[in-house]
Amino acid sequence: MVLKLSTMFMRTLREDPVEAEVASHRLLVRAGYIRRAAPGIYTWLPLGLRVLGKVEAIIREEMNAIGAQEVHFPALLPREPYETTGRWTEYGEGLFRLKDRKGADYLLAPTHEEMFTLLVKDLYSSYKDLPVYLYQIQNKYRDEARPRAGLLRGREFIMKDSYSFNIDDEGLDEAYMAHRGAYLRIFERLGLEILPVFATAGAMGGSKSEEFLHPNPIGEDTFVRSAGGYAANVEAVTTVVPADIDYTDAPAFEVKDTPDTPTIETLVACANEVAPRASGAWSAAETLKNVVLAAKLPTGERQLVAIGLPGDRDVDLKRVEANIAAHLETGGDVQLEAASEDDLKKHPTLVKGYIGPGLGEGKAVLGLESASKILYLVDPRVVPGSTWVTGANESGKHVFGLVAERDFTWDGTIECVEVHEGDPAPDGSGPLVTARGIEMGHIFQLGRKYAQALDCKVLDQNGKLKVVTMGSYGVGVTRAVAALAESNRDANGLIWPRNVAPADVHLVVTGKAPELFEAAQKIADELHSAGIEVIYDDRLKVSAGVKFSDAELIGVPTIVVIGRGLVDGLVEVKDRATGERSDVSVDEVVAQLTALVKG
RNA sequence: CGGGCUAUGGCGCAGCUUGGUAGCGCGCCUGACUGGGGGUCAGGAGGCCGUGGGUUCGAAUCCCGCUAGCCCGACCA
Repeated sequence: MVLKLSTMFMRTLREDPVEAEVASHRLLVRAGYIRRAAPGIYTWLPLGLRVLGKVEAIIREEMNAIGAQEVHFPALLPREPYETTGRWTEYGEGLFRLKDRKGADYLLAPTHEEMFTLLVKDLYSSYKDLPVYLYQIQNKYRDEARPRAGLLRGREFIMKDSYSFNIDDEGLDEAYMAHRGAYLRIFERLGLEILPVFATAGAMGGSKSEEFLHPNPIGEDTFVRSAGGYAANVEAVTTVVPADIDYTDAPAFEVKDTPDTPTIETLVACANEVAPRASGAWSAAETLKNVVLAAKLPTGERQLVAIGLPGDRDVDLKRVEANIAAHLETGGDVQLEAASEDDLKKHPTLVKGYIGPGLGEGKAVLGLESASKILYLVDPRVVPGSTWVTGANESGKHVFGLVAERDFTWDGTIECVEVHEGDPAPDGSGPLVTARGIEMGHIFQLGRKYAQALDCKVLDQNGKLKVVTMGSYGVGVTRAVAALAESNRDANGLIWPRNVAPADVHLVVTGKAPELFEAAQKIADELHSAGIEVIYDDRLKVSAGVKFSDAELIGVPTIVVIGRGLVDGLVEVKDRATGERSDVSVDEVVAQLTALVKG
């Protein structure tokens, strides 16, 4: 069907909608693709729906190509499965909850791990049934505290989520790699630049995880990359660990008075006064800062954790949260915050501003060996033999020349400090630079967490029940439309890549002579017969300027103008992206456009 | 959840300081002209000024409460 603008249900806006800050949001509203229905919730107009459909079609094709099968779950789900996995409460306020007339609890699904797991448990019971990959393209609901940027972070959004079910870890690896490949092909076909970055599996408890980021300054994810090709989410960056240092000849430590030095800045200034040295001024990097955090455990308890790090760095709470589970007996999902005054009061050995690991053997104040039994984790830069200026656990005093391992010990190392530009990449591929990205997809190996919780087991070759292992893989579909709009536009409007454009050709007729409209209609019909999708601006009393502006705003890749050249048998073909235009004979235009679109 | 801002025809805004019968641009309708870059002229339709209370002879305007929205931050497979 030829889409006629005279009757298409849409309206372009001359002015920017005031609520839209980011370009993709502004343009999608202005060009008549979407309308806001409520904060973070959008209505799709015919034009938008066409783009959305094309994105979905590409995703379907690539998912089907790796043998995944499409299913469709309800978005409205009962409480029970989410209660079983603990997510009914864990999800907190982010979950849309509602009650039916009997008072039973329901939710609008934020994601569907539970339902997929239960479905496989329901239908399958043997290792012979595996592997199986299932997916759906479906609405998700999350009551975001602050939806933003139009489609980029909505409260209702469309996600393609798939799940793999395997009998063993080798199978899971295979499923993971199959999805990884499919994702790279999907984004390639969408025309979206994508960088797979290492991510933390975090509380999901898997062994491997990657995010597919679309580099863009409005993105909400910070990642780092090196010239040599390393890329990782900041939470997943690993520190380049210096070699251990031989400390057999290191001088003994010395406690010095450093009055009024509760901060690293004041300490460094004071050190240069009370302990000047020939080899140069003291720097913050030589001090050992000890930060006390409070961890809220899954059990509800509050446990103090001390983190030792070079004084020129700050703690990155997200990185600590991502890495701390391994150091806690309880494991699991942990939330961290700075320790309160009350927390510190319970441990009189900790003197705020002058906290140190302790002065030599038997005098530890941090770590499980200490009197206060506070878990003490250090940044990987704190290697055996490294020498530090740090708190002496006494107000107004610091210790100089405290040697790691000789004078103090710790319970473990943890990635905990903010990653700085210029830090070396862990694979030696050069210094890191930070950048922002939009998370377009995320794949991870879930392992057995959900299968275990929901008792999804099959019989193995030996007739024994075995918990299946799972992977989970998501693509943000509505977000992909937003990212495409964000990255394909100019001052005049959108510029869709051909694969996702709402049509192949935007036909504009200028003037008012009936012959012009007849010729345009004929070309539109012929293009349509040739399998080319056409938007035809057949509006009678609309000026040429308005039609040109609308065509550029809507952003179909090829614009054809039928107007004053027709008397010479010519029409104009314009490339939306480059602005290049050429006159083409009326008789050849259909063939030429067919070659352009299909070729 | 903290901070900032806003709420007046479909959209974008002015009016509020200093209270007195609601205005502009765009869009929409009618007609004429125009017809390759958001054109011109004339005529028109459309508003409980977010909501509740207060002050006042009189409130879009002043005072108090509430609600909603936007932006920044916190949070967010």
